[in-house]
Amino acid sequence: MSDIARLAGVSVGTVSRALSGSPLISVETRDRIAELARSLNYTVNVGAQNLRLRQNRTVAVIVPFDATSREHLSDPFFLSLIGSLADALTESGYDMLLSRIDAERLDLAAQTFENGRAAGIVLIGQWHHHDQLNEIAARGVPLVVWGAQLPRQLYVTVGSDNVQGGQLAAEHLLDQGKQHIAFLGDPELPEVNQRHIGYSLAHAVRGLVPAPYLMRTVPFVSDVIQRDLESYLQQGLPLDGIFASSDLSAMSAIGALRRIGRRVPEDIAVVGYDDISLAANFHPALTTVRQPIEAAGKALVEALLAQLAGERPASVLLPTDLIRRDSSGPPVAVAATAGRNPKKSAP
Amino acid sequence: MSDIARLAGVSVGTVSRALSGSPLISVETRDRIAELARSLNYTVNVGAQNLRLRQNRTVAVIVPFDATSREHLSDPFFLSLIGSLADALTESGYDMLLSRIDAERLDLAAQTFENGRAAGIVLIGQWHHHDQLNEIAARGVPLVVWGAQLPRQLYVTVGSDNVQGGQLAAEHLLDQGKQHIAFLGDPELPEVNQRHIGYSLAHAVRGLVPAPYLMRTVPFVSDVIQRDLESYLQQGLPLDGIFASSDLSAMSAIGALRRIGRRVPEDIAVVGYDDISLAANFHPALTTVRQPIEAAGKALVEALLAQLAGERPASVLLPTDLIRRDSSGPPVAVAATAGRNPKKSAP
DNA sequence: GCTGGTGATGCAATCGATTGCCGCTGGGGG
DNA sequence: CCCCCAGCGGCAATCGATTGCATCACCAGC
Repeated sequence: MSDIARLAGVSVGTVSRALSGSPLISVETRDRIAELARSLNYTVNVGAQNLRLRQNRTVAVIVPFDATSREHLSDPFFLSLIGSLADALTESGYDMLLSRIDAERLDLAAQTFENGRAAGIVLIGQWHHHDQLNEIAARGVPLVVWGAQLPRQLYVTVGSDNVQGGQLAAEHLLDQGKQHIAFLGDPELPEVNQRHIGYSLAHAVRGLVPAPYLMRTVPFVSDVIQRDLESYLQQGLPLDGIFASSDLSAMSAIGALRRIGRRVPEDIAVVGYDDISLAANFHPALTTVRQPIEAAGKALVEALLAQLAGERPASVLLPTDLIRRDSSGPPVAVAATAGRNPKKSAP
Repeated sequence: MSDIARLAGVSVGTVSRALSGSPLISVETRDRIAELARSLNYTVNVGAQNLRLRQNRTVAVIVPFDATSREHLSDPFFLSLIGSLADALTESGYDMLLSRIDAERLDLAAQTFENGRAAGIVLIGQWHHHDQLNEIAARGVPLVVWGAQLPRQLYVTVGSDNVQGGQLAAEHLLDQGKQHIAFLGDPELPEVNQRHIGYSLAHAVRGLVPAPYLMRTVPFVSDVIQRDLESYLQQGLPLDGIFASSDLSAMSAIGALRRIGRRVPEDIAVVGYDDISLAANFHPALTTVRQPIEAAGKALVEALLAQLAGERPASVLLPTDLIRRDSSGPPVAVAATAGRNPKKSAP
């Protein structure tokens, strides 16, 4: 900046004012300085600016990872969510600082705020770190978490309505006449747990109680799911439907079923969760519960910006939709009348 | 920091030295200050530190987007690459600033460097902005681009060996006895173009020249691919193999073929490119050319850090592997002897 | 008792930008 | 012709941290 000042024959103060469009500076001077800055490829040093103005246009997006499994950032749903966040933040004029943090050291997340790198934090994946998150929020760190609402929660969450989603999925399978619907997922995770509650609710509404063995506590990892399914079927337990708590799990399950020689959806109907972009191109095209990713990114950003503005926004529950495709069998109405009516029309 | 200084009864200078572990400060003072800092949840302000030290531990990762199509960050391959980059950067102690930039204003990418936000830039997706990238590199901005090596290139690229990859894919299809192998992709993009060169090379080695109509210039977008395939087949043009320049395209193509009633791989063998994580779970499991994502992130970071250290690293060409699965038909040896030998063993 | 040495700490300039306050300049009115 | 005021632009403090150099206390040795 002092270079420009020298070249323009003014002081740095004047250059600063000129570049920020202050009306105190005459138009000609302003234009001359702007032109000079352009030709020198000059832009103000954001770090120094932040320091002086005590502001910050950066948001830290943090993705915890499990140090033991050293699992990498790979679930398409989370990756899409990051993409959506990047879009929403760009739109609001914020930059996005993406960090991965050991899930056991989640308190470190607050550091990106405390050391002035970011104005606030978006945390992707609540896992089972409720208490640590509460503690961070209690410290006054602007924080929004993608996940489920829990009792006594001090931080703001944005998430899909997991109970509704789970209920939609299970209802759909029950509507298809399925009676032995397995639930795939780890209920230790709050979101998965709520999906399971929805699943149980759908059963309860019809006066049903799913058999305990239908609850398959498995992580999102592909080969564990496949082994679990194999052993389930080897035990001769009944199965005609699966509600998987993520599309990735659903696809793994379908792969395993196919290998064992079970047909999807004829023998076993499968419903996933997320509606990742590949669900539609999968074979059979995956019936799934859509989480509105686009809206998710926007809602996360909105909730964070509200906090930065000093408000105390409420947690957000985004509506889910059941996307019917092929993996759960033909539409009910057609199935019921298929024998009499040869015309099969798409829903 | 001055708070700590006051509480500890020393000057800020001493606190600074103590926290950075300077041997000039006695151990007791150092411990006392460290303890105080911990209890106050204090961490040094990175912005101020960067300003003073004229350094920076942040790398900007930039994903250009096409303003006309307003396409969002969705290709699983790029998203995985970002994940891999995040891991590699974390490992090297760098933070990652993720930005999306209008592809037409790629010169803005340099700003994240010039305004001091980032020490260097990783650009994901070369598209057809060769000249703009050259200009940025010429300005002295530390820059690494994921993409193909081009003539007269001033910037450093890291990419998979697209010619080799294309050749592997086409050779494999030719080995399967396929004779009408369509190429799906937009050769305007350097990487796709090189894959096409490899494809042509594989034909040339056998004295073949692919018919012009086999070149299907389509973007990565799903429905364009589907329409193109439909019209291709409606014209009665011959087709028994497809080499798609991305897994996403391959999956779209397979979806379209299935809808038209063509079987994969029996009627038409398909090979993709990328080996995204879902390729293995797809049905039929996708034969594809693997780009080593993990190595890619590491190589990008390594090349950038080398530049930051003042070196002038060479561009990197990562080896590709053909991953044989089901979408391209049975392994050759088995296919050739299948009639005589009933034992089918996995390769 | 005075000086030199040594280890520990303080002082103040510095990084790049912003901004309140003050001084300069020129034009119009008395 | 002089004075006053408005409009411009410069000076310098400030944000939070780092670091060369100065300073200080204390001790040993002469």
